[in-house]
Amino acid sequence: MILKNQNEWALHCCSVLSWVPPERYLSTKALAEFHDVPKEYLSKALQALSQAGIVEGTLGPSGGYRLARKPSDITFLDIVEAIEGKGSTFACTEIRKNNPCRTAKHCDNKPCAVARVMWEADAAWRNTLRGVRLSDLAKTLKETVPADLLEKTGAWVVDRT
Amino acid sequence: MILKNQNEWALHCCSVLSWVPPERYLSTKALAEFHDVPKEYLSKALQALSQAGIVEGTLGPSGGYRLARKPSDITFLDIVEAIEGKGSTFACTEIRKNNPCRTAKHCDNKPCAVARVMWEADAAWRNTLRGVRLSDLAKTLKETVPADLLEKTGAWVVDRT
DNA sequence: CTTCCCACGGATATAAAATATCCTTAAATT
DNA sequence: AATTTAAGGATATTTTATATCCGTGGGAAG
Repeated sequence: MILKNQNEWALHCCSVLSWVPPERYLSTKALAEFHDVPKEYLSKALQALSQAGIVEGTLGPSGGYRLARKPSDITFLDIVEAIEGKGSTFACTEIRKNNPCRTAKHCDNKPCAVARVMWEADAAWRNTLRGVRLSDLAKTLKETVPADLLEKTGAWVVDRT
Repeated sequence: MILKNQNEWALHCCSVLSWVPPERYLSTKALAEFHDVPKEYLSKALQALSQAGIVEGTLGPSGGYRLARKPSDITFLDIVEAIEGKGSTFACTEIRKNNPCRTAKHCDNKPCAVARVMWEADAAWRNTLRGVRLSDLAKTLKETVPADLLEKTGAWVVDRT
């Protein structure tokens, strides 16, 4: 099991989009060029983000995407679930029902004990992602990325909006 | 991203194997029949568990598998990692290095901030799985599965060893 | 009003991974 | 000697991920 690479793309794109000035947009083309990923495919990820209400797009020249909410209102989970879906990473097929010793009167009032644990782990994963916001990421970047690179990057983005 | 169905199979198989009396074995055939899953493919999962040292197998008639350790010494994580691997569910492709504003002298002393969060979430997932042992599962089953079914199942297993 | 740039979405192609089956080998039991 | 079984290699099938292509229509600018 490995997450789709679109998760990585989407997360980095949202990070970049935090640089976009209010009322302006950054195009898919610019985002694809910035990350050196195929534009058409990246477009699918951005569409998913758009449908999830995380970013909003507009058409025409000077069109593109921008964040639909403040960075402090967007969590990693929002982004990952937009790409990966909200369903659990563990799919219980109710294998326990195949137990040959079961009879018709053995109904299942409780969910499968194995699945419960797996779902709990899934919830722990999601809780961690829910606990980190885009604004937290920006703060971390400010602390770890060289100031000149950060500044140049911001200028690069603004220049393309 | 969805976990392989072999995880479910492996977990349930280990649960069943806790019924096996000392010095005896339960065959792949019996486990496949019990769960109604394809024997040949289940065999691959059991081989993975064997290689991970969670179960041990022996050949010949009356051969099969048994737990290699006490149920209290086997965690959900042990089993899931035997099937799914120990690698993180998030693969960082260092997309940040494609930032066109970067120059040669911009080295990365810190890991990618996005990846760090994703890895943290992965660790939370694993920690939850590490916190549950096969013995805990047995306890839960004792509390939630009808006593007669539990007993019949135990007898079914012992009968096949 | 015309032209161009863009998001959006459908259709399709390709690559990779998961799922599944088949078969051979060698070890243990009877 | 015959049978049962794990182990593991090879291969086939199905599903998912990755990627590309193209048509539509909205919006900006000349």
